[in-house]
Amino acid sequence: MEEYLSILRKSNLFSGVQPEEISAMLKCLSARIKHYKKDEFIIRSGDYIRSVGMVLTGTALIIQEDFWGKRTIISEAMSGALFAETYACIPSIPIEMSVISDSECDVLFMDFNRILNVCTSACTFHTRLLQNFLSSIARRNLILTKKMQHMSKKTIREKLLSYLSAESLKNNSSTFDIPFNRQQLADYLSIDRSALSNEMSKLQDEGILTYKKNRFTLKEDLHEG
Amino acid sequence: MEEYLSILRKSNLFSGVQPEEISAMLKCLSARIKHYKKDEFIIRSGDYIRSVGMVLTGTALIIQEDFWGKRTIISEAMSGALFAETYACIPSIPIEMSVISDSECDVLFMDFNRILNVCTSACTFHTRLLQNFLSSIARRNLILTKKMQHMSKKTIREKLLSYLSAESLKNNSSTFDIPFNRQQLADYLSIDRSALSNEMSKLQDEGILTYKKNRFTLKEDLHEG
DNA sequence: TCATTTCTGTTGTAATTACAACATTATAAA
DNA sequence: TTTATAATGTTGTAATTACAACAGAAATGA
Repeated sequence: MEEYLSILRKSNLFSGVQPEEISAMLKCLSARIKHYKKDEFIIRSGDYIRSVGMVLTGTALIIQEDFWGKRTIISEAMSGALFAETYACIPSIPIEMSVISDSECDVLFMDFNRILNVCTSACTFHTRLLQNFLSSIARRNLILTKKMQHMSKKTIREKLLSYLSAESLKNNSSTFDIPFNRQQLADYLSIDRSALSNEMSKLQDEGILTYKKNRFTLKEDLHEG
Repeated sequence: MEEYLSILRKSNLFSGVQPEEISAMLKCLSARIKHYKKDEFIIRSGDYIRSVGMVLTGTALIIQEDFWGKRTIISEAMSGALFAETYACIPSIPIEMSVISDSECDVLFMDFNRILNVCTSACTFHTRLLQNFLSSIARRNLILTKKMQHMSKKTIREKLLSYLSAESLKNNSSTFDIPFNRQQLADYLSIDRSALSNEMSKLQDEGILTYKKNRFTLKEDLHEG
């Protein structure tokens, strides 16, 4: 267990917890480590989840299989990343995705109930752990909500402006840098890259915005009507 | 405070908490009630959130304003509904939406830190509260993730099949009822209703599925190639 | 520097979609 | 039952989009 302490210290879940406390907390959480070879099931779709998983070493894939058996990779989990934490919070609903090792993996499992039930005195950092756990779920929530707002628009133009508007507000400035290149932005908004570039050109021609590489400026006055 | 107990008892947050415990817990949570007239700000975009809000009476609107000042209604919160709970979990990030009373409203505010820090002995149901709170955030997470998976598909056909496949798997059956009518389904997937109906017809002609009203059947064999 | 690769913009075409308008079928109400 | 109303299906057209193919710009590395 000790050999993984450096990984745990860097993880978001244990952020702000004193290194020497982590070992104590692992006991309190009934933490256990399992080893997987490549291409093993770590979690099977349909399972009822009571533990939160954290990848210590290696890489795991979160995948989903549709009605016709077609697999989609939802995401990748690497060192320090939690998985199945959403389902652990709702033990009555079976998980609808599978987690599979994409390489040899060491995985840490922690009882969700132990995370929830702050132990009396022993581990002083338990509240911090709970806070980190909540924070990580809330952050994902935020990311999803934001993305959804852009994606629910019908045209590329609306999606793009929705995204840029949000970035502008976040930066408190009409000029700002975005963290995506064109292909990444297109993927994020689920649109075609060339169509995105095209629309950007049009918006620039119409004086609605200007851009150069990843730096954008939105124009306040739309000269409507 | 007592007059709202019947509302609190029905709320998801206090689900499973004995009615007589609720009053005690409200004190422990530093709960306070504020009254709003119609069209007042309950929360302003940019605020740093430390309390979770619950609408007791009336209706509140969660709205967002974009770079050009255009307002969008994100959702409606009615009796028993929480709001701002995601941002309460991430006190370092200012909220990016506003909450406005859509009628006269009574609103309950509870300190997030009090929810998090389970008090020693007084309220035995505190863990249950925390569980409910986590569950509500996790559920939203699930709903968003699922919707995102459908919406990230590029064509109406793919979006629809993604949705129907998920419903089928959830029901463990190739025949299942969906909780939407055509217009609601179109709105959910952000597509045009008539285009949706049209695509459904085509899929039925091609033998990929059959449907009658809200009952769908997916066909296992796709006769590909 | 030059060569290579990656990123971005541009264009044309075929496919997909939104939208409107209307037909048909259910559902509710009288 | 009949009538009114809502929900769903159908069709045509204009707008939007994906996709492919390519050109130019920027970044990278020798």
